[in-house]
Amino acid sequence: MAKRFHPLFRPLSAAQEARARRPALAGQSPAIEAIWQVVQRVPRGRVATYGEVARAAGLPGRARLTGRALRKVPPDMHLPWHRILGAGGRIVFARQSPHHREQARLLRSEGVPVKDGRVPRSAIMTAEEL
DNA sequence: GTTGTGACATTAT
DNA sequence: CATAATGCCACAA
Repeated sequence: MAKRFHPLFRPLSAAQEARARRPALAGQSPAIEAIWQVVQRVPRGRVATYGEVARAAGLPGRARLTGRALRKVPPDMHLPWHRILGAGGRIVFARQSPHHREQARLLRSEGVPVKDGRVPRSAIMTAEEL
């Protein structure tokens, strides 16, 4: 017996189906998921830069995508977003912003000194270590 | 389709 | 130290 469809029915593309079937917590794209995985393995007491995270995820030159990926992290995912900094170990958020203060607070709570919105180079991980 | 923007980086000046 | 130019590309308007 052939299936019957409503006149307004339109089949979903493969991508749409995959997205619909997957729980909301899963990544929206392979690239985003790869980035999340890298971020997840930055240990307490250390940090990584947007660029290095991208590189370690197999996405050289895509630092901005790391930013996008972090912006999309569901709060209940418990990803150490605060361990990701701008080039040279600089907190990217504006000095007075709540985000900036929160990130600095979290880092210090893990033993990473933050002075003048920056962390020591010794705390920064390279793509190799990731 | 085009344009502007952005949790960025690198290189040059 | 600072600023600008350029590359990058997802996303929204």
